[in-house]
Amino acid sequence: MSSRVSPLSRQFFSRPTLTVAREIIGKRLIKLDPDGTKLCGVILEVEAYIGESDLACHARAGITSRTKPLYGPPGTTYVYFTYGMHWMLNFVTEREGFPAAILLRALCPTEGASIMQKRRRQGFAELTNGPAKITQALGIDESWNAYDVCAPNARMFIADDHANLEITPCARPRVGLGNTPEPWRSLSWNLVHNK
DNA sequence: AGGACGATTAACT
DNA sequence: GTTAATCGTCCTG
Repeated sequence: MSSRVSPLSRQFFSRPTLTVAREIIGKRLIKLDPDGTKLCGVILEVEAYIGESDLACHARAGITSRTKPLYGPPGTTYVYFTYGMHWMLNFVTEREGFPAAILLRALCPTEGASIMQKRRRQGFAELTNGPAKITQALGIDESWNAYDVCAPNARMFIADDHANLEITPCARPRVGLGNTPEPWRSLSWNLVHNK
């Protein structure tokens, strides 16, 4: 019998958002679909959104029907719709009641790339190198909102199987915040796996 | 009730 | 570098 890789713990997500963001780089996102297909990719780029005081964070408007998952337990997904056509995937961090999350911005596909390619109709390099490309390639939409990725039998989770000690992500300002006031616009809360 | 805008992407010039 | 696509959310009145 093959044993299932265990999901990253809720404790992992419960720490400060920038710590979670740094340490999740290089780990594998796994999605198991009902038909048995397995999609997997190494996380290469994430972005932090931290609290109601962060004017780039959706929680700046407080708790609403949209932002409710941000206030949920760490390890909850926050999947939202934007630009009238794109889905974005986040993982909630810090303590329940404090709205913070990391946005997935880039992956390197390691399993199921052919399935992703059918959905995206692009070459390998362009398959998951953007936040909305990831959700399209993995088939993630509102039905994955407020999903618990720490549940023992979760169908989507981060694999707890890479020590990740040698990776020092590179930090830059977050992407796409053209209208966000300073200082939030320029905070280096985007983390990229260097190399 | 109406309008601006968005944690984007692909397809242009 | 610029722009259309496309619609839910939030802010204004």
